[in-house]
Amino acid sequence: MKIGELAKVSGLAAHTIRFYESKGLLPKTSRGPNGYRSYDDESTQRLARIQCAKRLGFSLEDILTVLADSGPTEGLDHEKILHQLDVRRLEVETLMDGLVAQRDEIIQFRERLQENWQEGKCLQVDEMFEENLTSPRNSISQ
Amino acid sequence: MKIGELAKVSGLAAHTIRFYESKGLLPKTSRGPNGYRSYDDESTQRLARIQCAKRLGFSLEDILTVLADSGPTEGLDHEKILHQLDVRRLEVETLMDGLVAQRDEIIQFRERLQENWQEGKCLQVDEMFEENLTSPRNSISQ
DNA sequence: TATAAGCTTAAAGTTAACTTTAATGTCAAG
DNA sequence: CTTGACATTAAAGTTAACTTTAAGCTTATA
Repeated sequence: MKIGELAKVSGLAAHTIRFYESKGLLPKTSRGPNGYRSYDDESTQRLARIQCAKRLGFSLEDILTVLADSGPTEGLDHEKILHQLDVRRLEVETLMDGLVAQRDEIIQFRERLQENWQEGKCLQVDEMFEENLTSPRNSISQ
Repeated sequence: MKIGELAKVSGLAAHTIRFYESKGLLPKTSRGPNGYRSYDDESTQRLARIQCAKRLGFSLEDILTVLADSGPTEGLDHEKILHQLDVRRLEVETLMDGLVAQRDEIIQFRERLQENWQEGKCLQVDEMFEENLTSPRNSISQ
């Protein structure tokens, strides 16, 4: 299997696969006589594992660590994976809390803005802006 | 007021204030005879407005746009702000949905993993990894 | 007066996860 | 045999919101 085919079956771009290799997420494969990389089912599975972990929100570095810990003989360390899942779950919940708080602020701000506006107190807006000054924020991500 | 003092009252670093100026978020202030920037209450307010908008999750670019739309005479465009708030709220809710889905997947994955593990079917883990292959993810942010 | 704190600038560095570019080599189809 | 698709590499570019660095003035304090 050449890189283009692996790209197709995995849904990733060929250069992404090379990038993963460069990061150590995929082992260096054997090469054909022309220097082309050649892959087998194990590569497909390893990629699938990476994609699954990404779906769960792990960073490439996290994935690298977990995969590195799994030697070829021992298989994956279940305890460690369970722990990583717990850590990641907490992270996700923290992010959720932040977003909930942010949404509430947006809603309240919008309400107050509209009230002020309807009453014609247009200049209050600036003051409103300044009323809101405490905790941190969350930002966007794809 | 020199930049250091504005930094103190706003809670931002001096270089961040210079950075905001370079991005057009703050107007170029007047300078003292030594070339030092000098600020007044209006600067403080403008910074406060920026910080409030950041709290609501707006990017610096968003903020720049809204602030740019508010001429010195006209004040802020309320309709536009209301619209931005609605857009941002939708964004936040989309992010929340993504995180909820991700958390559910983590929980389910963890459960299945533990079940398999307790039954001693250790090799199933790799297959489990591959079962999970569909939609996108959300990522971390401060 | 010496020293430390604060100010100035422009430019480069940071992080993540790629993507793009450039320059070149190989293979399959018509 | 030529054209187009696919492969190779290293290095630079992307995005956001800063931060760091370097090199050099100015001001306040002891």
